[in-house]
This record gives sequence, C-alpha cells and structure tokens, in this order.
Amino acid sequence: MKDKINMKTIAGRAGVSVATVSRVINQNGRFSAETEARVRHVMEEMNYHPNTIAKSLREQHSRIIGVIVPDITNAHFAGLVLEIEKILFEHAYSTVICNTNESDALEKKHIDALLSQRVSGIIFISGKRHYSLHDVTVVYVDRRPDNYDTDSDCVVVESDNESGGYLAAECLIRKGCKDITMLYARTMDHNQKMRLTGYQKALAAHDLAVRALEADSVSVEAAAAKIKAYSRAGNRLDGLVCTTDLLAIGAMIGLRELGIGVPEDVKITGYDDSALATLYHPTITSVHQPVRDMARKTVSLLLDHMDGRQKESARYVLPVYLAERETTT
Amino acid sequence: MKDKINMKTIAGRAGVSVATVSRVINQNGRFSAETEARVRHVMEEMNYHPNTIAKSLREQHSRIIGVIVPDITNAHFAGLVLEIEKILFEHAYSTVICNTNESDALEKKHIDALLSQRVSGIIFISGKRHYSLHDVTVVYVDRRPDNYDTDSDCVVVESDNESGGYLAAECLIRKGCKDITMLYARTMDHNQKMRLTGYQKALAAHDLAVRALEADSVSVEAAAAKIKAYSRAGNRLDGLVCTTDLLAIGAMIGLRELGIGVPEDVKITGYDDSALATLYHPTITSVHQPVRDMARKTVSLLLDHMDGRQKESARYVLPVYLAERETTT
DNA sequence: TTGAAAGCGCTAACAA
DNA sequence: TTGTTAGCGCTTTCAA
Repeated sequence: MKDKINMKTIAGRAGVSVATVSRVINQNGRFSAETEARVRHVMEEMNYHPNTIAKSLREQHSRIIGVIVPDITNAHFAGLVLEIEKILFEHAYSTVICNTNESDALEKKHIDALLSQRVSGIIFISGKRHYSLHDVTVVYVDRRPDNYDTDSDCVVVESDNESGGYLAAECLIRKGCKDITMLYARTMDHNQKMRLTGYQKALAAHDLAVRALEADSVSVEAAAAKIKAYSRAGNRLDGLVCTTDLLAIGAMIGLRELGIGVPEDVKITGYDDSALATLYHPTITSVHQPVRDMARKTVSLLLDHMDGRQKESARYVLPVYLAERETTT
Repeated sequence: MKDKINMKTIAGRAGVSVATVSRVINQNGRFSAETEARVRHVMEEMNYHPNTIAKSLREQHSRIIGVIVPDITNAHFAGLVLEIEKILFEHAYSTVICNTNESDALEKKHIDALLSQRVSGIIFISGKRHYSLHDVTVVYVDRRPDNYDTDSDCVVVESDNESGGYLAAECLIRKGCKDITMLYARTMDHNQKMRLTGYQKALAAHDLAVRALEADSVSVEAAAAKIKAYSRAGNRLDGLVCTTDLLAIGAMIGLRELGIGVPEDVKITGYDDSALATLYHPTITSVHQPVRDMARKTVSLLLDHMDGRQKESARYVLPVYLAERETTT
C-alpha cells in the first residue's frame, strides 16, 4: 500500500543493480545510454521519488537550510526570506523556517532541532549571537550578531545603515529643514544605532543641532504619542528622520491630530521602503535596502563556506538608496 | 573533527547499550533512574543531538511538513504561515516553506522535492489541485483547490467569503448607500467569487441594483484607474465593496484625484483586515478573517489525518467579521 | 559498463 | 532492566 517502492524495486524492474540506478540518478557516469533510458523509464512509470532521507543519512548532510527569523510577518523579513528560499531552491536546498518571536528560549529550541536534522547551514536574521555552532555553517544577515566586532569569527551580510541615516537626514537638509529630529524605537538594535549615527554625521556636517526622540516601541501609537508630546512641549521641528516606515506613519498621524501638515510644515523620512511607503498618503520618502542582493550574497556565502569548509570571517555591507516621495516634497 | 558523536559514543561513555540510550531519549521506559541520569549527563556533556535523519529513515517519515504558498511576502499568507509554523513546532514538526510565485512548474518541482523528503504532510495555500498525492496527507487552506466540489476527496479549511461579502455590503446599505458597486480583480479566484456572491445577495435582499467593476490586477494602480474611468463615465456611486484592502486603497487614491471624498461622498470596505487597514488614512473598514483559527484547524486536521491514516474529505468554513472604521463612518 | 556489499545512525523485536 | 542485532534506502568502494 504505502511507499514501498525504492531503488531496489526500480533496479529489479529495470533488470539492473541498485548501484546502477543510483548512478543514473546522480549522473555519476559508468552506465550505458540504453541502461539509462531503461532505468529512467521505469522510474517515470512507477512515479519514483528517490528517498532523500536515506541519501542524507549516507552522505551525512541534509541539503536543508534553517532560517531563523523573529517574525515572518514583518514585511522586511518576509522579503528576505522569500528571496533566500527562492535562491536556495534553485540550488536544490530546502528552507526550514523558524520563527522565534524574539524569544531566546524558542530560538534555542529551534537551533537544537536544526542541529538534530543535521542541516547543511543556518541563516540568522535574528541578531542573536551563537558561539557554540561549530559544526554547521552559519551566516548572519540583516542584523549583525550581538557583541559583534570586526575580528569576530563569523560571516555577516548587512546593508549600510549609517549611510541610510545620512542620506535621509541630508535630504531634509537639502530641502531646507533646520530643526531635524530623529525618531527611533526603544528596542535600540544595532541597525537603528547606525542609522542614528548617520543622521548625526549629516547634521554635524551642516552645523545643525542633533536631537533624538525615543518611542516606547516600534508602533504607530508609540510614535504618535511621542511626537505629540514633543510638539506640544513647544519644540521646534521641521524635519523628522524615522528609523522605520511604521514610525513615520505614526508620527504623521500624531502631527495630523495637531493640525501640523506633512510635508508643508514638517518633512519626514521613513526606512525600509516597505509597501506602506508607496501606498500611504502622502507617499513616504524612505531608505531602500537591497533585499535581493542581501539574500543573494547571503546564500552564495553560505554555499561557498559549506563547500570549502572554510570558516573565515567576513562582513559585507551593501549600499542603500533613498526613494524620495511626497513627504519630503 | 566533525560530528562523529552518535548514539554509540554516548552509549560507550555511559557504559550502556545504544538501545538503552534510545529508550531514554524517546522515553520508552525499561530503564532505571540511575541509568537515565547517567545517559542524560553524558549527552549533555557531549552536546549530543540525536540524528533525526537516521530516526526518520528508520521510522519511515520525517516529521517535516511542507507548506506551499504563492508568495510569503503577501501579508495574509505570511500570517497564516507564521501561525502554522508555530503550532507545528509545538508538535515537534518542522516547516519547510515553498514559494511558488503562482507558477505551476515551480509548484510541481517543490512537490517532487517534498515527496523525496518523505514529508509527513503538505499544506496547500496555493489553490492548485493535486490528484496524484495519495501517499501523503494533504490539507488545503485559505484557497480551495481547483475543480472543488463537496464530494471531492480532500480536506479544506477556508473562511466564509460569502458571508464576508455580505457583511461588507450590508454595512454600506445600513449607512444609507444606494449605488453600491463591487470592485474585484481580474484574477477571479474562488474566494473573490464568493465575496461577490455575498455582495449580490445583500443587495438583492434590499432591492438594490448590482454592479461589478473588474480591475486588471490586484494593484493600487489598476484599482485607481478603474474607479476613475467608472466615475468619469458619469456612473453614480456612493458605496464600494472591494475584495482586497489593496484595491480599496487604490480606489481611494483614484477617487481622491477626482476630488471625491471618502467617506463623505463614497463609503468603502476592504477585505483581509491587513495592517494597512488600521494604518491608512482614513482607516479602512475591512472584513477580518480568523487567521489563527484557520491555522489551528489546518494543523489539527493534518495531524489527525496523519495519525488515523484516514483520508476522508471534509470542509471547514470559519466565520469572519467586519471591522468597521473610518471609511464607512 | 556493471554488481555486491558495507555502512550511515537509529529503532524495535527478540533474547537474556 | 538491559543488550544484540536486523534493517530502513541510499552511496560508494572494490571487484569483475
């Protein structure tokens, strides 16, 4: 009844040995054209699917890659995962998705499971650092691991967050803004930090004063509340650099309630160039990250390191650009 | 150097046989407390991860579930996949994600790969029908398979699209709209059809005339273009039921360009209750689908059918509700 | 060009 | 309570 057809079945029907069947499947040569045709025909006929599990056991690796991500629901992460999965599949690798919901405990469990599955590699989009992963190839993407310094023995792919912050601030300066503030979220990860640094450098380059607002979370409500409090306190503001599109939207909502117009009174930039940025009204000027390139680089590094068994450290910083839209008109 | 530690290593160090180690790991009883403690200690000490591949080979299944989805970047699908993955992991199953990009050829390749991996089950969010999957448990969710009829030998979980269309239309009627049109996309899948049916029933129940507009694609641009053409042609319109939040936004953008106000002149409903719905200005009244419940039902059906080996057909239709917001004020 | 057979790490039937 | 061992389906070495 069940899946009892295996290589032996095929071999029997084709009148050859399992070794030969294996050879034609893997194109390892050492078989005649007729033999190949016969074997292929039988496989077709019986709708045979070579058992990857047995192959993996024999070959000591699974052609499965684990992707650790905080939340696939986040559009930026989803874009990254989509591209990664696509490229991996082209290379005959499967992608196991692991949502951690930012929980260290869950992440640990997922890693244990992946290790048990003898995955060929793990891609971290989580930003957590893992020192104990010596027997598996690892690449960090989008969020560099905790305690990262350049000497660190790990492979990192990121986009140029500092440059992104700089570009956004510079745009506002170019548009004539004088009182430019940055709005970030309390969950101050490294990417946000670098964006802040970029913003600071841009303002310093033009002798403008630096200010920063911290929203309680990455949410519309938190951003709206923060910006309202700031404005009501009488602070001057004509430009706002946000570390996220969501924060930018929250800020606009808050400002709108105060009767402050965007972009007439305050110009705003977001970050990530998410779908929201072009959909929102007004459309949002936003820093675009090269998601596809990041995915491509990540996978190619992973594959290289898996092949070469080389575990050298490396860091790749991919360029971003600013997509200018209505909020900075 | 490599992963040479296996059950035998553990057994050796603990001074027991591999059978005992296996029993401890799988809690199959027939070992003493001291033995268990000793074995556990050694496993801990050596950072041993039981080889799932070998286990799978032996047990003839992989505890891996394949999820076929058109595009993980779609927020609705991402939500579904997130929940599915979460629940599966709680049951010690891994989730391999397969983006098909709506391509039949890619979908076929993914299925072959999953079959080779001897996955324990496949969840389809793709709407494609697969007649040849007899040796693996299958559940369709969100999009029923092509050529579906109730007798069909397959398991389907969906939300009540007809009711959703009805609810949306009824809301507009309640608010006093008289000229209510439906806006859908050319890619007329079954879900959209049912939403249209619901809309039609609601209007019929109130003796109102039914109209439908077909956008060229599920995009803001297509929706804006369509609604502008419709309005300019002099058609009366004070209510619009859209089969997607994206279409609703596109419609609003189109109407805005014509100087038509939402909700003053035209009231609008979206569908999916996506993040956009609460973020957009005005906030969008939208039909909410019970994504978590759909995921939960899907997984529980999958697990049941995998256990029981029963392959009976079934169809579950989960209730939706209308989240009323500013566009229907 | 082909085949026989060992062995990957594990589970479970059987024996003790 | 514990151990021995066959065998899951495949790849690969060695022989023919």
